[in-house]
Parts: sequence; structure tokens; C-alpha cells
Amino acid sequence: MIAEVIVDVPAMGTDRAFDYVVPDRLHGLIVLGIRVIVPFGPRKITGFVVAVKEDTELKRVKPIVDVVDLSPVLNGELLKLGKWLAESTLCFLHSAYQSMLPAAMKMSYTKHVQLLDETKSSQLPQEIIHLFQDTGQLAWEELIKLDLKVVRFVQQAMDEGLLVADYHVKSKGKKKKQKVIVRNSSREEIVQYRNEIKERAPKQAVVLTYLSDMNKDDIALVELMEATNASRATIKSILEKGWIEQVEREVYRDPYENRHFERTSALDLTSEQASVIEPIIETIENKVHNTFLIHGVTGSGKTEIYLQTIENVLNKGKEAIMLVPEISLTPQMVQRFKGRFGSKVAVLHSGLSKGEKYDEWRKIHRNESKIVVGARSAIFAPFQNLGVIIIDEEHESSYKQEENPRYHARDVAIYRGEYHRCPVILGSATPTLETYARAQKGVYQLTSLEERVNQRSLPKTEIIDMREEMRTGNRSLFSEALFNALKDRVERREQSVLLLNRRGYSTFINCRDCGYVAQCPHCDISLTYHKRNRQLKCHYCGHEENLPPSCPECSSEHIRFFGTGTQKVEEELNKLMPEASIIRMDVDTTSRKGMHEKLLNTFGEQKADILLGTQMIAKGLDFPNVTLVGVLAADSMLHLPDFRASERTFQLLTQVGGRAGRHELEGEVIIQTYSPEHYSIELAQTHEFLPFYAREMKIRKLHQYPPFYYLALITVSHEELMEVVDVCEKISHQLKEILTDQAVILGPVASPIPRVKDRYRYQCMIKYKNEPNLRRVLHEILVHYKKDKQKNSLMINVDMHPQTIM
DNA sequence: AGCACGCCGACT
DNA sequence: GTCGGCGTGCTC
Repeated sequence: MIAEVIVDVPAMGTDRAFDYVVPDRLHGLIVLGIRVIVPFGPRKITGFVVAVKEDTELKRVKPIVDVVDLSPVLNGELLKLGKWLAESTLCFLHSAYQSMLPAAMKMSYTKHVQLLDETKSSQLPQEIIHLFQDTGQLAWEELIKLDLKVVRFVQQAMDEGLLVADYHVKSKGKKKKQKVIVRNSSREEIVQYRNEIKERAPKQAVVLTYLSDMNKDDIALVELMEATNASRATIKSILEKGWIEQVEREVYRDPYENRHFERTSALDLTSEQASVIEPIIETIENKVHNTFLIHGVTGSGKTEIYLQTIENVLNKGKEAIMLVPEISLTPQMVQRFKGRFGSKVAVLHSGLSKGEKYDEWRKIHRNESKIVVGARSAIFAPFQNLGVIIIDEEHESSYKQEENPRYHARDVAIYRGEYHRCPVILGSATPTLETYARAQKGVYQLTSLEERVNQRSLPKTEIIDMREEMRTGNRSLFSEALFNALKDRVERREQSVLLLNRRGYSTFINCRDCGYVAQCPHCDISLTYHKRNRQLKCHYCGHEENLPPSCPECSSEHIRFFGTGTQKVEEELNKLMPEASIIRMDVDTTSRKGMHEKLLNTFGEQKADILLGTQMIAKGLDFPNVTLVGVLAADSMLHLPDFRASERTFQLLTQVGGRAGRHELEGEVIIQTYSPEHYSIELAQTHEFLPFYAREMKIRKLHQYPPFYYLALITVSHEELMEVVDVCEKISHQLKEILTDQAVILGPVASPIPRVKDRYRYQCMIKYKNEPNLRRVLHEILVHYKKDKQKNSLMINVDMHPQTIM
């Protein structure tokens, strides 16, 4: 028997199946979707079995060394999905499969030098033999750290056959093991024994009483020790007597083990909600695929529709995937799902450790969980019998992976929905133009929720023209209206949320005398000043340097700080409103694990008046006491060189508006801007999606952007500017020759940030409607340049549906 | 990716 | 004459 294996060598030349003989001892173990260890050249690596056949045309076929898994990690559907993913995003097959699995399942490879038998090793000098452990192995990594002469000597010994290389494969993720005490005698026997030793060993007697009384046959060692106050030594002596036994058992890490979730049951649906859920349930009943867009204002009760749809699916013995944006995967959200469905829910988000994610994945894999609530990658949950896929906040950019494979979770969802013949539900108050256009065309089924569940009207939104504030002499960061509103909330003990899409203290520093602006030495971008440690930081490559005491160009001491970041706002607030307590939330304050949640909890417990943060605070938050939302600089996103800038601004402002006054208290939103007349700001004020959609669609049509045209973006980067421009130009020419006249090829142009980490970046954009050859040509381009220029450090990246052109 | 093979320049 | 630079090509 022969197995076709996709090997773990993500390179152009190895992006295909390799044939291996299945040895007799592995017959029956080698099945589709399992990982195996195979010899590849001189090394041993792993790969996925993607096909099994009787024969091969090849003469020399090596045997599979071993299996990695006991059961397949990818089922037939996921194998097919991976192939489609690789083709549609132009990535390596192995990368596609790997990205469908938790990171802990990535394999790592090490090389060792192996000592041979006595006759060979006796020919080596004693000081060399000394280097080897008692296992006779020396890690290559360790070897090359040693003296060059020693390395040479070992290499020569290997050439002469006195030593050999040995390649190890190991999984990065470890299954968590727990020591468990198993009672392997009858209760009577234990009681009898206890009575015998009671006098001499009272501690042991306590443990034995506990063991004979407990109503199960095993107990975790730690639990037993805690319950009986016994020491390790005590238990060890009982173990030696043989009345009990210690075994290692695999356990799941449960990230939510110490939480209690209040059980909830289905709420009554409003008539509007009922009319939305009805066609979805019908689709489930009829076992057909259909994609629904639920366009519902914030607070219109989409989540309850999701919950009840999932309940319906579970009752049919099927499973459900619920995707939420990473940032809104808050405890509140998890609470809602755990509360309704209890332990059937697996949760996957970036706040979990690799091991925890792996365990959550295994719960799904073993069919112990029926629902997964998770961020983007949860779309690959290994369910066998999917009943529904839901994508909440469909417009969120975090559903697009910005590294290979560059997939969009929405596309994967629809692929899986078609396979399982089940509905896909997209929900948003501000759907993307692509989605809404498809819904209008009837490709997706459009449903709307226009009423808020609690009958609350949307908060009133005020737009403040900051130019006007300037004219009246207010040069502070806060307009009069916002300042008064904030002060008012603090006095009334209500809470406020302040949004500013820039972290740090100031966006750039500038010398008043010569005009010098501090720039990153590795990127074409100005450095951001961080006041806490008086440092200048690059937000692209992480470069840090101390704030110069004077201008490095002209030695002037007149250095000014321009632009406002969250740190500066915090400082200003402390000055202007010393009585208000503030929580600042941005990458700088939430990078430590658990900080995100901790800060939100503190705010939720009303231990702070103001939550100040970057866009990470804009989504999914639901705090009843928040009655004011302020946006400090609504323009910060608007003027980015990206065709989606208006759409993003509208979405952000509309979403942020939904954060205020969600409960009993009336909410208010204040938006500060220098472009109050811009339609995406004006229409966000009145929460009018449809007029915004109509307006933006006209612009997209005029400029040939999605959803009227598809986009593909090729980014070329290299240390040498000339090389980048040259390659980009050649690619552009090649595309112009092969694609039809309908395709628009732009570039080469420099990327909006032309240099990052000492590499120049140029790009080529293709706008097209129907280009059957596009994928093939792009693939050829990748093959061509990745082959002969790879060592030249030339990098070429293709994104088939870029979400941003930065 | 890693490793071998192989073809040219700078040394004992 | 050899050591070692890294360009090229292959891995079932």
C-alpha cells in the first residue's frame, strides 16, 4: 500500500504529494488526514496523508517511519477545504492544513549527532566522547556553539562514518498529564488495612478512610492531598503497600474552570426577531445551504437569534460554529453562551495559552463539544455534522487573516456551509459593502432588525467641528461640549468611554528651528513619543530610542510634540479633571496576558469613571452605566490612503454609538472632527446605513473598487530599492500581457509606508471582474521569483482579496 | 527548509 | 594543489 503525503516543507518545489510505502506494521493505522513521520532526503519530517493507493509509478519509494496521531486530525471535508484554501489564496498546501490546526500541533525538528557502537566510538578521542550524554546523543544546536575545531572534528567523524546524524521530530504541544490515585482494592480490604495501621500511622489512616468512603474509584493526587491534608510521603507509603495505584491521566486544561455560569433559558422573541429566525430554521429543516445577512441596529437582539438558532441545531444532533471578532470575545460574550449551553461550548480566542487552545480543539475533535465560540480560526473547528455557522459583526476586519494563508473567514464559512448544506448567518449593524451588495442582489438572503429590543431609541449623537472650537479660542483636546458632558457624568457617577485611535503620547516630534522630524531608522515613518519612559518608538518595527535632549540636526532645544495619543489624553484628563479616575486601554497597557480582561472588569465594576482607549474598546462592550461615548478624532481613520477609509470610519462611529445607553439610562455620543461635513461622519450621526451605502457605492463604482471589481494585491519587498522596483515592473508587464483588457493593473507604486524594517516595499494592484487566468499567472510569478531569488531575500506576497492596501 | 553537489577564487 | 565561498537542484 502507498500513501500520498504532503510534507512539512513549505516551499515551491515541495508543494505537492510525495509517495511512501505503508509498512505492514502500520497497516490499518494509516488513514486519510493522519499525520505521519517520513524520511525526506537525509532528514525525518512529518506530513499529512492525503490519499492512499495500491501502486505507484516511482521505482524508489521509502517507507513511512511512524504515525504521529492515533486518529486523523483532518477529516475528508477539511482535507478538501485545505486544498481549496491553498488554491484560492495561493499558499502552500501544507501551510493551509497547518493553519487549520491549533498552534500547539505544529511540529518541531531537531538534529542530533549519535554515538555508534564500541568499535566505532573507541576510535574517537575521549574528550569528544565526553560531549555526549548517556543517551549517546549531542544536539546539533549545542555542538555548533562549541569550539570550531571540535565542530570540524565531529563533522569529519560523521563523514568517516564514526558518528551519524539523527533527526528528531516532536510536537510542540504537550498533553497535560495529571497524577491520579486509583483504588484497586475493595472498600472492605482498605477498611481492614486501615484498622491494622490506625495506631502506628494515623495520617495514612485518614487517607485510607477518605479513599474507602469516596463514591468513585479514582481521585486526582492533588485533590486527595488537599482533602486529607496528607503529604506526598504519606501517600507514597500507601502506594508502596499496593492498596492503591498511581496512574498518569490526560486532562484538559479548562480556561474557565473556576467560573460559574448562571444558567439562562431562551427569551421570548419579538415579532421582528421571530420573522428573522423563521426562514433560518426553515433552511435548517430542509437541510439546504443559504447565506443570511441579518442587518440589525445595535441592541436589536441579534445574539438571542443566534442562541435560539443554535439551540435548534443542537436539538437535531448537529453542531454550531459561532465566530466573533477577537476583540469582542469578552467574558460577557462567553458568559452568554456558557450560560445557555454549559459545557457543550468550546471557546477559542487569543487570550488562551497554546495548551488551552489545543485542549479546546481536542474537545471538539472528540465530539465532546457541540458549539465553538471563537475568533477567526475557529472556522476550521473539526466538526463532522455542522448545522449552522454564524459570523457576528460580519464587517470586522479581524476575520481576514493578514498572513498566509490570507483567507477570509466569511469565504471559508460559505464553503463549509455548502458542504454541510447548512445556513451561514452574517450579522452586523454596518455590513461591508461587499456583503450588502450581495444581499441586495439576492445572493444572500437579507433580513433586517430595525427596532431595539428595549424600545430605547439610539443615543443622540452630536458632531463637534473642532475648527470652530479653534476659532473660538479653545485649543485643548476637548471641545467645550465634550468636556462639560464628561464633567457632568463624573458628577452623576455615570461612566464614559473615550475613543482615540492613536496610542503613545504624540505622533511625531518636530524641531521648531530646523523642521527636523524624528524618524525610524528602519522604516519610513515618524517615531511616536511615549512619555512614560521618555522614549521614541516605531509602531511598525518596534524600534526604540531615547528622546534626544536637543535636536540631532541643529542642536536646538525647541522640540515640539505634535499629534495626540492616548497617553497625552490621559495626562490632560488628569490635569483638567483630577477627581475622575481613568482606565487607559491600548496595546501598551494590555499586552500582558489577562490585562485586557482585567481592565474591562475593573471598569465594569464601576471602579473608574472613564475608559479611554484605542479602537479595541469600540466593539462589543456592554456596560449599563455608560451614558457617554466621546470620539476625540473621528478623522484619524478617514484620511488614510485606503479606499475603505470612509467605510471604516462610518462603521467605527456607528458601532461606538451603540455602546452608550444600552440599558435604562439614556445615552449620548459626542464626535469631534475637523471634517464634520464628510458623509461618513454625517450619516453616522443619524445611524443611516442605507444612505451611506448608496453614497459609498457610487464612489466605489466610479473608482473601480469592490464590490464592483475584485482586487488582488502583489507586494514586493527587498533591502534594495532598485531590485524591488525592477521586479515589480516586470510583474506588472507580465500581467498586462496576459490578462484581458478589462483588467486594470496599477503600479508599481510604493506602498503607503515605503520602507518597514529596512525593506523597501512596492506593490502592484489588479482590479478585475472576470480573469480565469489570474490565479494561474500569479502562481507562475510566485514560482518564478521564489525559485531563483529566494536567497536574495526578495519577498513576494499575493493577497487575493486585500482588506487594506497599506 | 536543509542538504549535497559542483564550480570558481584565495591560500598553505 | 586544496579549502571553502555560495549558486543550483532535489527530496517519494
